[in-house]
Amino acid sequence: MSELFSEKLPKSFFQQPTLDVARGLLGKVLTHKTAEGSAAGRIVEVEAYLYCNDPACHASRGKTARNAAMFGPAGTAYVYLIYGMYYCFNVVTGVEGEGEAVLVRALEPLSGFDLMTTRRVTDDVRQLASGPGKLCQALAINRKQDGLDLTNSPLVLADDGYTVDNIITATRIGISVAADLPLRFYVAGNPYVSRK
DNA sequence: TGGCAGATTTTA
DNA sequence: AAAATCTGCCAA
Repeated sequence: MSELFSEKLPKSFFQQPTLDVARGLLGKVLTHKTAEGSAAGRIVEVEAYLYCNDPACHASRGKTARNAAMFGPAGTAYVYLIYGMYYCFNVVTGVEGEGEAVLVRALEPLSGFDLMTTRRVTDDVRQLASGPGKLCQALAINRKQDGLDLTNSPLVLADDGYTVDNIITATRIGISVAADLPLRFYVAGNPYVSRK
């Protein structure tokens, strides 16, 4: 239905200032097409990681093998392994070489429920993608997707016409430095957000 | 319901 | 040793 009018987000979307991309990604649809099939969800929670005065940003300590994708052009995927167990999916934003990004923290499942429940080993829709590690499991995102061009790959972001009316701004989760910065954004009242 | 340990890679 | 996490187990 509305998917008929779904449009892939263009390069120019990602080239906006990072905070605009972060808020703009709320309500957009993330789809991953694999050999097993396709799974998709609507983005309901994100966090911004900035170039200036943000020691929590992985790029702030320079380029390494892990975070190299962050220094690529806006619209690149940055996927890293956290705590030796889970993956986190980011969209690279800002000026190429500076290393800003938006962490996608939660999705409202839209399609590919069978795939997602199998990958997540749960039938609870609320548990499928309501966290950064969970959504990577549900969509089968891992280091193989690191560095992909999100405007030209099986991992796509699209606008299906859905609009978000109320965005809550909060502090980021799971960090101990720059923990007071208001760089987390989520859809008010959405049950798939990782935390209120 | 809330707190904590465990899993395990990357980096400092 | 701590990290942009999640889960299961334990005690109240």
